[in-house]
Amino acid sequence: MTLSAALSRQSNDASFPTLWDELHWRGLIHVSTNEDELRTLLQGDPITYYCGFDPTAPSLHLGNLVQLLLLRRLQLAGHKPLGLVGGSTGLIGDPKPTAERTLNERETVAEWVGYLGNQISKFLAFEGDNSARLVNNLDWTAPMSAIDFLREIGKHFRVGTMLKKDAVSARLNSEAGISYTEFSYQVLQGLDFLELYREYGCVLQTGGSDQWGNLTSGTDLIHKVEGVSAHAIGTPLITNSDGTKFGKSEGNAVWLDSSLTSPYAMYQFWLNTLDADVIARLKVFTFLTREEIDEYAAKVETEPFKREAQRRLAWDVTALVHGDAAADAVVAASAALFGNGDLFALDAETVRGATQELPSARVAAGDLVAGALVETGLCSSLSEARRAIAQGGVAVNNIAVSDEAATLDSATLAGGVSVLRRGKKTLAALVFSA
RNA sequence: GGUGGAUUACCCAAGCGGCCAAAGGGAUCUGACUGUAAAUCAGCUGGCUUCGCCUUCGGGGGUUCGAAUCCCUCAUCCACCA
Repeated sequence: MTLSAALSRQSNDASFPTLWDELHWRGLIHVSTNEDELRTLLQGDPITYYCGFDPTAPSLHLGNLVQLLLLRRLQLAGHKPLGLVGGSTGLIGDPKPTAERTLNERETVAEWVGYLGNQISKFLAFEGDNSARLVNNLDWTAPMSAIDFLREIGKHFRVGTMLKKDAVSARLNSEAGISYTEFSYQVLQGLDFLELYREYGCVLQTGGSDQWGNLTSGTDLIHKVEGVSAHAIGTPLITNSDGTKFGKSEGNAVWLDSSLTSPYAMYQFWLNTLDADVIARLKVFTFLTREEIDEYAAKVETEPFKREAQRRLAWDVTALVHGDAAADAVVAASAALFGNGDLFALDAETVRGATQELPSARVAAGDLVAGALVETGLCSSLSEARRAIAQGGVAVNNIAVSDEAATLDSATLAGGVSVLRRGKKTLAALVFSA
């Protein structure tokens, strides 16, 4: 397997005395086991470490990308990553703070395990002395009997300790309560870490800080059973400075799978990063050096309207996830669609390239504009579409539509396509059939 | 096992027989300003064949001319008692 362009460009910043210092500077460490020991451990001989991803959806999302990039940074420092997909833990479900999860079908979970494995592989190097390895926790939990599990693993867990974990106590204090199934989740994750320690000498687990209880469940178990101090790093929850949730675009998660979130949508998501957040995002989501990021920070201060930091962030992450060519294509599309120029002046090739990136629908002259809004997914119902038009937020080829009963005319852009716009930045392509 | 309380739209939360498609707040969305920002201000926010009609107030059944509001029952959660 050869490295992708994005992967081969990556490196850690040599200006930091240690990797640990760089991780701190990037804001990737929220909690951890003993800091001094970790710093030393990471500077020493290569270690094996892991991070798990549960198949709760057919794709990973931006929150998972933080973990993938942390795995990669550690790999670049010479350590050996294990990417774990939760074939078994995905069948159980870790306790969400608010409510019990609905169990997914076994077949569905198995399918998602495959998708996630493929995605994880794109972000790690599978060559060289410290090549990555994919593991599935179903491989060691499926053969284990309930009796073995309770005798060999369960005996090491005290219920008092388990009840004190935030994830569990939050649920016990909520009206939702918690099932025995989800209560057991931390034991399964602890078992994973122990298994990976025994099989691969894995001594470090990374994860989101909301997983801290599950991470320490593993370090505690290894300490009890093997008498060894294993480590854990919890990354911070990424938050937006305006209080909204990070990683949501129009209420939906931003997925790494291009069929769920298009490269264009991915690029637009990052381009719209707040000034107040963009530097922190560059630190976490790109491999730019401290020096380069400092330069962007200065530009955000002096000429924020140019949004150079946002552009760089958007290109880098889009290229990382979807490849350089896709990133270049969506930059061109964005320039065409948001440029100040007349859309009608664009040549057919440019129009085709730009509109290809957008959600689209097949229409005919005479169709209702409101209907087209629904067809393209820009509005979820005709009522909402009419409302959008009434509010003056809809335009076809940048010509405002003011009548709720307006129909599409045949004046398309070059190439027989029209651009439907809702609000300032939600676009779709209308493909006219003869 | 017993008694009492709760369950309302995306979330929180009023309503307690007609004036309820359901107050208020949050969030989303749209407009103005702008940098495809943020903050701020304003407006919208169940659906549809939209001066009207249809489906919603945990599920099901009933009383009534008429129910989110009353009764029965089931489910879930909370509290106290055993």
